[in-house]
Amino acid sequence: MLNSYSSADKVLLAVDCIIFGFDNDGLKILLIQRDFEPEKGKWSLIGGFLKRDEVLDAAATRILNTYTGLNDIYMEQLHAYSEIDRDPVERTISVSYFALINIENHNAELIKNYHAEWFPINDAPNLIFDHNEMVENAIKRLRYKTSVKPIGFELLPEKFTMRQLLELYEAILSKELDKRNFISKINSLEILNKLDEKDMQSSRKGSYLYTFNKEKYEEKLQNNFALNL
Amino acid sequence: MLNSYSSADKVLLAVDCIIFGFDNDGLKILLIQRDFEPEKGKWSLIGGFLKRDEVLDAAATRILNTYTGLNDIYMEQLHAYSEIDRDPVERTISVSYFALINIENHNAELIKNYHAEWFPINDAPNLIFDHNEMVENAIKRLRYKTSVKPIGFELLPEKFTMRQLLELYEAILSKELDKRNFISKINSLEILNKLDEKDMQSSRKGSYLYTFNKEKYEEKLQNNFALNL
DNA sequence: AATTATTAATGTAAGATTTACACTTAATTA
DNA sequence: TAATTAAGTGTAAATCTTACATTAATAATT
Repeated sequence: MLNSYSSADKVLLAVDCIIFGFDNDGLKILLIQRDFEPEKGKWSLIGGFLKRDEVLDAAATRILNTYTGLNDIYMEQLHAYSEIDRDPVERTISVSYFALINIENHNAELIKNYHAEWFPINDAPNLIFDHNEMVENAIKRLRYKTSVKPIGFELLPEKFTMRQLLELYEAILSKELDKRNFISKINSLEILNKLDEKDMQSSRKGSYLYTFNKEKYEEKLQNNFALNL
Repeated sequence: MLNSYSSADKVLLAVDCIIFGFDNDGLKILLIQRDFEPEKGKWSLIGGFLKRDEVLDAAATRILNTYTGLNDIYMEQLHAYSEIDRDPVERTISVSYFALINIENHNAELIKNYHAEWFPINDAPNLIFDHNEMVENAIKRLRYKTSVKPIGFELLPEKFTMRQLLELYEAILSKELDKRNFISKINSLEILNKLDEKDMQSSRKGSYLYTFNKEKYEEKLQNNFALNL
């Protein structure tokens, strides 16, 4: 029995993660300042190499965990980038992943030690290699996914207000949404629990907090809802 | 300056193509009977290995051309598959591509020589490795893409009737569509040219032939139309 | 030559969804 | 207690989607 396809060329496989977060200032991505050549000192996506006995999803998870300390994060494979000289050191094909994290949960110290930093998606530095393109494509995918599955919730804290949810969707879609219409569309999905508790930070009146109801969501998902915002 | 990431592991990168075609019998995929071990004699997607100085898109194009003789074909990268033992011979990561071809144009002899064959998507043999999964995902993507861009035209001959177009969409979406509603939705896109010529094969009355108008399509595409069938 | 058979072509009304829009409420602060 | 601030709420018009049936054109048959 054959044990190698001997004539074929082998290549390096990298994984680069587009990590989205959301806070009061809007939608952000986590970038890292490279501390090795080439392009040392420049900003880059967080990435690493695939190991011999590792599946791509596992590599993405490992890399995310290394730099943020987080586990159980929503991640999705996006695209394989293969331009010949995309990495000047050595032929490297990179598979991009996007991750959605609750910006409050990550390990701030870890990030700092790695010279990583959050940047607003509309005000991020220029990135090395083809990473700008990777980010652009990730934003497109995030927009699309948002209209098909309520993955936006991954970006919010456990308890959130309608306003936060609205602002998140506005940031993702980068357009203004009508408050009343938004609320009734979200409510019609029946995947939120309205709590008896109010958030008093944002206003005098206070606004009700909600949680995301995973069970109801899973139930609904069979029937494939679309969210037309 | 560094010239290798020496500690990282290298892997084989394959490309597998899900090639869709359409004729009077419906939507089909092109499969090949493997003539080498492992799994010799079993059915498989058409694939090959990425070469050292080749971009993934080029590899997909090369592979498609080798087996069908076709050039200038609509292809799109889908997903990277990386299960450790997906190929029992050697660790191989495979990137899947889907292609849409006009089934009448391909080189029938070439296909025959390679022991390739068209199968209806609902009546295809079991495939090697993870190729069944690849096909399933490709069908999902084809369905989605169809609702967003009129890529279905790639599958039709240059001149086609409304009935053919309807049947193509029915095959892709695997549901019945209302003829009158379908026609008015397609017409509202304003991307077809109605010819003065009729196809007399299908009926006594004859049905008008249409061509796809690329310029009008490109024009419209800016405004991102959705086709809700 | 007339009749029959076959598929193509065409429009409308009802129902569903989406959009646009403004006032009242609750609580804090001055 | 008056003023301020953001929260919370409903409806009517417009648009889009759906369901549905008859006539038209031609070839084949008698």
